[in-house]
Amino acid sequence: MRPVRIYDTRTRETRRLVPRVPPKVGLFVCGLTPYDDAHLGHGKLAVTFDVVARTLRRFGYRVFYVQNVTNLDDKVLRRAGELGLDPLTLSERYFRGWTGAMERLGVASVNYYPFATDYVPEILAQIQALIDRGYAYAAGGSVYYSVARFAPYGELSGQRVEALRPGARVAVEPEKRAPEDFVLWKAASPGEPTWESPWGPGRPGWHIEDTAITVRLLGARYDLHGGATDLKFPHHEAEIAQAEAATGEAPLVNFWMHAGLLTTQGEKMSKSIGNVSSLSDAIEAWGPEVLRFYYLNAHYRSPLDFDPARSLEESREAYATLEGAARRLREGSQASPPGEEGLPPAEGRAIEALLERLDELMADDFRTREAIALLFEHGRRVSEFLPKLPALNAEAREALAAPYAWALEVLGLCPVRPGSAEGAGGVEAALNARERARGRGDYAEADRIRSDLNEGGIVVEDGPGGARWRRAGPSEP
RNA sequence: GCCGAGGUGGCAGAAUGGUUAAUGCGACGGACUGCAGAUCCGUUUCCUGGGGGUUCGAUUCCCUCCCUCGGCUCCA
Repeated sequence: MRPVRIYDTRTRETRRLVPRVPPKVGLFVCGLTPYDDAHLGHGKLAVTFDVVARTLRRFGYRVFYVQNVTNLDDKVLRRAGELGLDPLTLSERYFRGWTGAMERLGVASVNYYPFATDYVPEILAQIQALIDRGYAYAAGGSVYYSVARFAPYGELSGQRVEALRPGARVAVEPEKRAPEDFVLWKAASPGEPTWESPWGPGRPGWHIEDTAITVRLLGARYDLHGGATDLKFPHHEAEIAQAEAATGEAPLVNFWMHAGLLTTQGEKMSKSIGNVSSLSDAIEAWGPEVLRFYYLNAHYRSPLDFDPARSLEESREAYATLEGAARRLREGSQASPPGEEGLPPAEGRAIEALLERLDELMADDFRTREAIALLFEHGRRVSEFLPKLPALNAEAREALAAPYAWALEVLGLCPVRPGSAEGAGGVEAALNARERARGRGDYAEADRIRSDLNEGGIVVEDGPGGARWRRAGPSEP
């Protein structure tokens, strides 16, 4: 296991990850409430922790990555009411949409998506434990957490309860003993799915599901908790209060990792604001790698401002440069059998050093932007060797390709796409016809053939070795 | 009001107590091309919010102010 340093929000320091049970690492990421389509902000979070999991696995950690699904809450209920659907059917449908988008985005690192409503027994037990220990009280068929009873409350976010502004966003429930208390169990309302409980029929509060699930799946203490910064308070604060009070063990997690928000025109991208861009649409229009590149082109903790008019346009251009070098290397290697020459020793060493540096960057709180910068620099090396490629032996070719294999494994960029042979004969024939037209100076005909190919999604690039072609990416004109 | 995160070139966005502050996009010039594109080379010399302080040296550390965003118990 390579040592990895991670920034922890709670202690506000970057320190080495020491798994509680090496080489296992428990990773929990919250924030999936399937009541509508995923947007670009969700994509950023998903790619962030996908890369965290990929990196740790590369370094020899056995990551168990859990992402919970809040399949029943106020928003699900409201939306279901609007659409006239059963709430659990609605959330199931949007969850499928979510996993479909994740699959296309290349996010395959999540081991398990537990549904909140499958953990009602655990939730009831945890609430009971909190009541027994004096941290919670029943009132009017609901159960509330008594924040005043938990001394470390506010440690994660730096908030002092006295300084809060009650009712800033959410109306204060009159049954609460104190405005900062939060609901663990919600008394049943007509028409809602409900479960029996010692306090009457009802359903789980939002915060409790996470800790009921994590205590069950990851233990009373675990390694990494991820989420976006907007959940730091109150949600993550509540998780600490619940779990540590219920189990008597602390700290709940060793590292609180908070990803910067995706904003757009200076505002958080959010359904309530209504400024969302659909994740699925963006994947469709730009391709998954352009999106991943966009997200990873900044540090995960930084806020990222999405400009619909240019952000992905710019990422597409940049990614095309990065991926183009990888592709030309691959195609060039396929086009000629390996030769006899090795790489100059200095170059071989430089690539070794590059690979080591890439791992070092990731091991230092996941510095993806700098890793990408190094991959661009490697692209220039590849360009330099491209003309000499036919003479290079297999080992040299592999060394040149190694950084791209790294990029694929860790960042999910520069995948090897098997060149589709389908229709290739027709393209070759068209290119030959175009060459003949060019040969006799009939440029009108040559350009017509080229634009026909463009229409068919084939990009023609004339180079020193003659015309080459490739299939256009999803968003290339 | 309080808590948190930010403010770096035309734009996006890294990093660092110390020679020219990455990388990319864009722009411009050149090579190659019938043209375009791709690629390569070069240029884009005075870019670190304001003001103090510590230091031989601050963009980095400290104080203060301004601005933006997030949160304040349903928001990834």
